[in-house]
Amino acid sequence: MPYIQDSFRRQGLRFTPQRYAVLDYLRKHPCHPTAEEVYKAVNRRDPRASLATVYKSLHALARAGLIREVNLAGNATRFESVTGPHHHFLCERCGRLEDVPWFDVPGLAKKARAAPQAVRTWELILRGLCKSCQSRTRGRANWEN
Amino acid sequence: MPYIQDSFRRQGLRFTPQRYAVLDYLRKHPCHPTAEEVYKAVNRRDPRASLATVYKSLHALARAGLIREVNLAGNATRFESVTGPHHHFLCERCGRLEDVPWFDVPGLAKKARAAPQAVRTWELILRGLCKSCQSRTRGRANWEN
DNA sequence: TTTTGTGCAAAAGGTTTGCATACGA
DNA sequence: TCGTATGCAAACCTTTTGCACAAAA
Repeated sequence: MPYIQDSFRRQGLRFTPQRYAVLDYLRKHPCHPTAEEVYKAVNRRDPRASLATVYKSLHALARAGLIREVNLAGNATRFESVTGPHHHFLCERCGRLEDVPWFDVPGLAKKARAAPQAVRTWELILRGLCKSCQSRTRGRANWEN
Repeated sequence: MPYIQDSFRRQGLRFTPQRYAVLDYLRKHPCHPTAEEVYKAVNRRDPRASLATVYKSLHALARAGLIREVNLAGNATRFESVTGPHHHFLCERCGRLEDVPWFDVPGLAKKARAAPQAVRTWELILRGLCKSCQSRTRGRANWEN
């Protein structure tokens, strides 16, 4: 995959081990980790990597369009390496964020064109109970995984 | 409007001046204020009102279903008094959050029923440039209301 | 060699909490 | 009266910043 380096260069970004580690982690962990989680993993690999740099790397990668940040709950921002358009499901009990395969919303493109705003993208947010929270209707939040 | 008091009681919540002030402010300002903004307004009316109480009131009201919190950008949570289902538009330049009249997504109810998750609600998030940001394509963010 | 990125520690938001006191039901 | 809500200040969590040093291009 020599493409990554090119994506970096195309954006005038330098290709550093830290940035690569962050991107690599996100690509291998599509579970929408927080900055803290990315930091812990990257730091385990290279103990010199700092939290501030992870944050800066995440922003740099987002600017370059290589990753995306998702901000739906009130707590920490979550990150994902973009794999094309998709929707999101947010579990109201445990906070788990899941991808939902993309499907087009019929008529929305037309509506968007007619709107007073210049709509560039759209996304559907579904909320409810995730699979594992459905079984434990009266339990506490489950934070595993 | 004696209904508000009832809504409170029905949820086992006490009807306090602070809570009423918070709800009232949100009803009269549908521009999705932050907790800080609500606090400033409420505190102007009653200088004894504290920020902590505003936060607690916002949560109490949300639990009671009288208001809703919206969390789309990475910054402060925004609040709105629910006026029925609607979608949201978020300006990518100035951060302005606008309501978009509700319209049903055809076929989604069926998709939701077939999903592994128990989908309870859904909402569309549109992103792009708001009206005033379109005119100033090269300007800074505009924060006037 | 010239930028740009990194690491550290400190600061800056935004939000929550503990506890004594006040107050609604 | 009883139990919940308030106000205050301190704590907390997440994210950003300033600056000297390191390392890509």
